[in-house]
Parts: sequence; C-alpha cells; structure tokens
Amino acid sequence: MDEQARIMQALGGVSLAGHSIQGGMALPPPHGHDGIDDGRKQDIGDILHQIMTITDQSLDEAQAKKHGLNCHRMKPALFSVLCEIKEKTGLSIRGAQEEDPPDPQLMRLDNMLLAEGVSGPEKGGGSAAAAAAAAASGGASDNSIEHSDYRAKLTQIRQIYHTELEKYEQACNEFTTHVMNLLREQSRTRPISPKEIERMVGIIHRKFSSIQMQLKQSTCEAVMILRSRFLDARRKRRNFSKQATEILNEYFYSHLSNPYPSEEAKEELAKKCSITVSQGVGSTITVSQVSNWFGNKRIRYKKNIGKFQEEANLYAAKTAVTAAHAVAAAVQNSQTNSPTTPNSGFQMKDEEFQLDSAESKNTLLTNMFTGSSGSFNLPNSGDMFLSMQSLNGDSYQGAQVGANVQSQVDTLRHVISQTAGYSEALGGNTMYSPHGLNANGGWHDTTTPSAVISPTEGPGSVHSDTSN
DNA sequence: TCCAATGATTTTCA
DNA sequence: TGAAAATCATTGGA
Repeated sequence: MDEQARIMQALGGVSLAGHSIQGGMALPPPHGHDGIDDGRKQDIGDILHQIMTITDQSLDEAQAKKHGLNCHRMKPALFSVLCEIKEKTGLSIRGAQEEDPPDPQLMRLDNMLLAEGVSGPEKGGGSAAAAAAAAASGGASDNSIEHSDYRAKLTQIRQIYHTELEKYEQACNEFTTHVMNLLREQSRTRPISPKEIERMVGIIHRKFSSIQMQLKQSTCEAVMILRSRFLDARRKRRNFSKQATEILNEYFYSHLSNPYPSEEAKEELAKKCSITVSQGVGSTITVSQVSNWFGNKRIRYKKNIGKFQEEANLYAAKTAVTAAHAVAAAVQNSQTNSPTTPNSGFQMKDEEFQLDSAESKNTLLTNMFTGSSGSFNLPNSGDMFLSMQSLNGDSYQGAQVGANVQSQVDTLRHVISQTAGYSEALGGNTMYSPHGLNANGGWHDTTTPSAVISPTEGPGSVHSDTSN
C-alpha cells in the first residue's frame, strides 16, 4: 500500500495528455476549476481509488473490478505514465544494487567440493582424496578396505548433495517461474517493467543461493567429518590375533640371525596370518603391517633382549619340535609308502624334497640341522619351520608316529640341542642365546633375507641360506 | 584408573 | 627407499 501511495503522490502534477493529474479523490484541487478537467480528474481519481481499495475486496469482487479497470478508457494512458515512473524508480534501485561480486566463502566451498570429488564430474568418488590419505598412511593398496569404505561414504554424500542440489534448482526454477508469471499477470494491472521482473529474479536467486550455500556448507562439513574419521581411523589399531602373533613370532625367532623377511616372505606371512586371524570384518593383516610388526619387533627385541629371552626359548623349542615332528612324519612316510623298495629313498609332497637312500637317517638328520652338505639341507630353523609346516600341513597326527619314529625324534632333539642358537632352548634351564646381533647392536650382515617361499621354488622347498 | 604391551606413525639416516 | 629410532595412541589386564 505504501508503494501505491508513493506512486500516487508521485503522480501529483504529472501531465497526462496535456492535463494535470491529481492524486486521489482526497487530494485538494491545485488549480482553478475546469468543468472538463474536473470530469477527467474524477475518472483518474476513481481508478486510483479502486486500485488502492482492490485488495480490500473479495476475490470475485476484485476480479470484476480488475476487469472493469482494464477496460477503462483512461487505463492505457495512466498505465504508461505509471510505467514511466516505475522505470525511473527501478533504474535507480537497479543502479544501487549492481551485480554482487562472487562470494569468497561460496568459492571456497565450491573449490573444496570439487577437490573432494563431491561436485564436478564423477571420478571415483574422491579417489584423489582417498589416495592422498592412503599415501599419508604409507600404503596405497594396503588400505583398500578403508579406502573403499571412505569412497562408499563419499559417494553417499555426493549422491545426497546432487539430489538436494537438483531439488534446490528445481524449486528455484519453479519459484522463479511462478513469480515471473505472477508479475507478468500483475503487469497488466500495475506497472511492472521487464527490468523489474529481472531484478526480482535476481533477488530470488540471491535468496536461493543462500540456501545453496547452506547445502554446500553442510556437505563440506560432512566431508570433513568423514575425512577426519578416516584419518583418525589410521591411528586406531586392533591387536593381532594370537595365531597371527604366533606366526610372526615363530618366523622372527627362527630367523633371528636375519629377521628381515623379503617382500615375498612378508606377503606369505600376511597371507598366513590373514587365514588364521579373526579380528572381525575386513581385518586382514597386510604386508605393511607385517613390515611394521617386524620393525617394532626388531627394535624392541634389541632394546630389551632379556625380556624376550623367555619368548625366544619358547619359540625355538616350538620350532624344533615342529621340525622334529615333520621329519618323523617323513620317516614314517618313507616306511609306509615304500615297503617293497626300502632303498629307493623317500619322497615327500614336494618333488624337490627328495633324499638319497644311501644316507642313513641319523646322518641325514644331523646334516639337516648342522648345515653340513647333503642333498637335503635345511639352512636355518626358520625356513625349516615354515617349510615343514607347508610340507606337512597342520594335520600332522602324532599318534601315527611309532616307537621308531619317536626315537628318531629323540635323536633329532639331541642333534638340535647341539645346534647353535637352540641349545638352551631345548635344555630348558639355560637361557636362550640371542644370535644374529653384532657388537654394535645391529643384526649380522647376511646375504639375502630368506623368504618363506622362494620365488623360484614351490611351497615346501628348502633354501640354501646358511646364515645360521 | 593405571600401566605395560603393542600397532601405527613420524623423523632421521645411510 | 627401507630400516632404525622415537613417539603416539589404543588396547586390555590388573
């Protein structure tokens, strides 16, 4: 109403077709009385009055009035004047509200959403961010589970963002169209210039862009939370299962002279640990975790050898017994498998693991654990342990071993007890002697780190590492 | 709640 | 680039 009143006031004194227009019926006539002028003034006053009071009337009544006004003979002239005035006012307003510069906050949000892969073309749902985080965590492929989780959540955010953005754009367009239609409709009865409509559209877009900003801000917050959780999760740890720790410890203590597993060995250990590990969904031990474990183990062992002696004894004994069982099983196997050809040698699962029958078993066993030359030579107990396990599997049945075998085991134990490094382990009373560490606190320099499975050999094959 | 154990990360070095 | 060393941070038992 105020706007109308202002327009009406502005109309006061404006010349219309050579006549002065007076604003409203209530306004006093400025000049002298003229019969014809009075009549016209009356008409204009009527129209304006009706315009002013049109909103106070019922819809039907207003529609009827509106129609009447549209058909009024003075309407076009009045309308053009009003448009002229409105145009001037509109221009001044428009001049005052020139195009806003791009909001830096919005630009920041846009850039972040683009960097995180939320907005812009889909390229794996923020794989760049995930890769960056992976690089920070030290292993690109090792964190694939976490990455896929991250990516899945980011994709979820992306989808929600795009759905909401679509809804927002739709709502914005619908509202703009509605307002434009409304203004176009109203422009028949009140002066609304195209520029004014344009300005109104601009206002609507600005209002909607604040909603868009909120949406972008919320999305950014969600991404930040997800990211921080993902990065924090890297620090979260779960203890390895007992079996996994045992496997790693067994390898460590049996390779004490050179506890540096090769990449293949690490992979094999990781695989081995993952089979037995039970830490819930997605809790496989990775190669980098194996590396971490050995790194920690080496440093902690070196720092406090005394503390680890008991553990070393335990694992050394375990390794020796496992080996003994494996050999006993092999002996048993040779006896049962080749009854008609006792001198043809015995063959185990692996084809490479063949022995010349000319050697007596005791000599064989002695050679095995003293590292002396022979067709069957175990380099160190570590390789022995793992190789034997893979040869013999976990299904070794002690009951199958007869008295003869048992005596072989006893012999073996005796032989092992004389082998450097494990003498105390089987003696029980004396402490395990840490070997491999040199005077400087470092491990002896060995040729190549032994592997669980040599790349050139199959499972269960025997290596020729004589570092022990 | 404390604290040792331990997995992970960061920094330094060869 | 891998390992050592230091450190952080969580876990789990007492």
